[in-house]
Amino acid sequence: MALTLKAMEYFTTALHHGSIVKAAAELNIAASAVSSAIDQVEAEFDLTLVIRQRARGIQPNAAGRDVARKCEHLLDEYRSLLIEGAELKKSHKGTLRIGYYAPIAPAFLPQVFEAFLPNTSDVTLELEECNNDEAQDGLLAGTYDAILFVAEGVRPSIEYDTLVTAPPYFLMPSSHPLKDQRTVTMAQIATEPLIVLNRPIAASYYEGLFQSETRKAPVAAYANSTEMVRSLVAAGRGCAILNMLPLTSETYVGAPVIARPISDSLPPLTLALGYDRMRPRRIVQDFAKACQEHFATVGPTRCIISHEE
Amino acid sequence: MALTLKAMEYFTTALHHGSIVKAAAELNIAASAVSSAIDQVEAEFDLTLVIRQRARGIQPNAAGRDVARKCEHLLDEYRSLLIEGAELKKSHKGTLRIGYYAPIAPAFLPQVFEAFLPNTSDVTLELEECNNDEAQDGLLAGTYDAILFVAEGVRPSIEYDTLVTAPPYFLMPSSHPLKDQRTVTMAQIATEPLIVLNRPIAASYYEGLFQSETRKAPVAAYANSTEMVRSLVAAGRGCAILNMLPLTSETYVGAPVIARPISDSLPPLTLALGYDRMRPRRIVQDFAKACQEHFATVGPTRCIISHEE
DNA sequence: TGCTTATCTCGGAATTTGTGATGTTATTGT
DNA sequence: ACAATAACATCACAAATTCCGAGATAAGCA
Repeated sequence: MALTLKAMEYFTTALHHGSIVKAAAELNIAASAVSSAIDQVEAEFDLTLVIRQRARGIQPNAAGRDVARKCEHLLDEYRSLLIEGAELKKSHKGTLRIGYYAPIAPAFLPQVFEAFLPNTSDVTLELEECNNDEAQDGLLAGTYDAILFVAEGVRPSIEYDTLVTAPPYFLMPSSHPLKDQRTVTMAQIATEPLIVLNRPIAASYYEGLFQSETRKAPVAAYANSTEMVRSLVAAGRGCAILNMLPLTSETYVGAPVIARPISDSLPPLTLALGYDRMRPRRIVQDFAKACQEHFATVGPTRCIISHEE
Repeated sequence: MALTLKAMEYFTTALHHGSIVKAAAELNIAASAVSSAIDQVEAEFDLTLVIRQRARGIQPNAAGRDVARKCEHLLDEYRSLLIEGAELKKSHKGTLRIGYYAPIAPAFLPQVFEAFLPNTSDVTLELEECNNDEAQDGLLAGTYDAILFVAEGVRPSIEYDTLVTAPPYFLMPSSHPLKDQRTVTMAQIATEPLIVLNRPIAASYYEGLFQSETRKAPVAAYANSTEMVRSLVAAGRGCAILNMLPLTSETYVGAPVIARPISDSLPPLTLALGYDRMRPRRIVQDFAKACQEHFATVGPTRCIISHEE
């Protein structure tokens, strides 16, 4: 590796100018550095490449021209490598790989994309639904560029922005007696049969909500998908506590559900966006910004239900 | 130029091994050097390229793999540049450019080439007849790889091997009265009308040969090509003094000439081979060797005439 | 002959690269 | 749960390299 790119650059610009001094001026270095770069190239190949004529500058011989051509080619490749690398960071092209543990992500992600991706763009999205741990592992392993996940239970090494804190709300069938109240209490909920969203963090979180209550709601069903929970509720199998809300009250089963805030003061779940905050690719940066803006404006009033509103 | 080839090499071998330690072992450097090389590459693009997991080694993310691929490509190009450069020096391919001030070069150069070039080879010969100064200028300017020239009057900066020292000989028509002598003397020559080879060094050299004689040969003609001199001699216009001898006594005019050594002790002309002796291309080196061997063996007995033989 | 324009040389300064020791973190086996 | 092990991270220092600047040298030019 004695022959460095720097030496090649000095060498080629010197040949280009036919003068060590001029090359040095253009490169903003001392002439002796250029001279020694030429020496280095010649030493590398153990060939005389340049005829140095005092007071007349330098001139390549045939082999020198040949080597210079090859070096310039390599330098071109190098420059385009740098440019491609910069593109990788700066451009809006490429693949954006997102892992999410956010059951209602379909309710907002399309709108986020709309905000920062042109209608026709060179971006390929890779969306992967997973659980909180998989998401964090994937981010740390470089599988995902960004993850949407629940900040409760975040690993120390993950960098993230908080998008929204979502307090729990109560979900009931449209025929439920509590449907006419503006808010419900945990005490009221505790008497209802409950459909529990049985996913990593959620299950213990919902469990914890009852810890200050004298009685706990009986569990009518466990289901590990949000839509199954909603549909079971709509079908009258029980009620549920969830945190984030799709934009429709209709469910897969055909019947609607009704959501009401809970008046008790309860810990919310935090939806967070994890990504490389120190040096993100441009597209990741833009995605993060779009997420933040989405939840700073339209988001909160649509996907969460708060009793303080 | 912050991103050096070395950094790229360390980076790519680290990714290849999935381990900084193993890469360091292979590269025979400290692990910290590899680690910092990775840092350099990441800093250059301001991107996270590698996930470093303690106790488990390293793993590239998508961008890292991308960059690594590009870097490996550049390294490949670099390696082939080095190889091509080495070929330039070592291989028998390419163009061999020879300038010569040696009027009878056609008498021996073909045999020299036979000795070191395979019947079918990738070598292109560029042979250029010129005078002594042009030859030396061309060598210094890199126009020629090697020159055959007369060492008398050599520039100080030219490196050369002496191929043969050629004493002057006497050339006469086949009908000449002196043809039956084994040798002739300068005193005898001084009475003959002379055909003088009128070329840069030769003219003054032949002039000088008479300086110790009481009388000088009358000049019947000046001619600036050897074959014209020989043909004039064959046609009976006079005699000549030359130094090197073709392998035929026939001349273009159709008649033969007869050569005889001169018994006086006279300064010879030195045929020399000038080239880059410090770091020649392989093919130039080989050519030089072939020239030396040619004149060390078959050459002296064929192209020169000595009265000492 | 003297002036100008170049390259060459060389010592020392600045920068970069590499080392080795030490610390931190994660995995693995008991 | 704990110890042993395997990696990577960091840091101060050493080594090597690069670069500068000043003088020396050589060639062209008037």
